[in-house]
Amino acid sequence: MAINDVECCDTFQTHEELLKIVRAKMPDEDMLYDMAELFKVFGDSTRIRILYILFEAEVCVCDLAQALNMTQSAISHQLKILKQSKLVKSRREGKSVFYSLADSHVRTIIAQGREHVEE
Amino acid sequence: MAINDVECCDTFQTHEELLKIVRAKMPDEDMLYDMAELFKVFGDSTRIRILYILFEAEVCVCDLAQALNMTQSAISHQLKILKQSKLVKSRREGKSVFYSLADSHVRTIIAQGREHVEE
DNA sequence: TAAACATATGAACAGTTGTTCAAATGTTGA
DNA sequence: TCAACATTTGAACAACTGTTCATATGTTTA
Repeated sequence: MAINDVECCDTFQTHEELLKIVRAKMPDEDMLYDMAELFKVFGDSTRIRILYILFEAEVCVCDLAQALNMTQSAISHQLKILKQSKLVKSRREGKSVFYSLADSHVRTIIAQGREHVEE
Repeated sequence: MAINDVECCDTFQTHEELLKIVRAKMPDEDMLYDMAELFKVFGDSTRIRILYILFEAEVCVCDLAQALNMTQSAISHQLKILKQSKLVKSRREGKSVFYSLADSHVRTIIAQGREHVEE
């Protein structure tokens, strides 16, 4: 009996195989951490709102603040998080900074999440 | 000038159009909240690990605890969250409870998240 | 029924998160 | 250079989250 076949709920004949598969297919710790960090970014309705606006247009910070009826500071903090995750990019034009989507995965992830919730 | 065209960063000629689009396409508050709640569930590496195991097989709680080297209680708490979000389903067989994926969106969302992080 | 096993649950704790407020930075035009 | 505007940043605070520990619930078998 292999080391990892510790007795557990009387199904331990499958443990060795399971553990083998898990070790082979499980992403490494850094990847798992990065994925969790990414999904945390989607886990806030303010940020989802921002993304929905950016689905339609490239907009400046004060436009976002106004459209979402929130302070410019709160929006700016959230944009920083979205930018750090490389979900949005920014471009300065004079006094204003315009934000837009940086990535096509955003739409897919949001769409799948919405589909799941709608069921 | 429409009520919502408040002056803002000298681009207010586009505000009316933007606000119109946003009102039309933005999901309602409940939907946004539910979507954020769903993504929060993906925003924890323990839960992502659990999902990766369930990609491969239907497993019982103690198998998960063993494969992830965590306490049975911690796993059970996380399974409850995954079940509440309808990402996993469970089936009792004697003393054991077996968990499996409940939904095909899970794979897509995880895959897209991983792709984004890998870039 | 009692003992052993598998799982679920509630309280508690440290750690994290989103907003607000005040202040700093960066940009333009007078 | 100065004033006005747009944005960013840091500290602070309440609210939330994941794990642990102790205990409860559910199931099987002796």
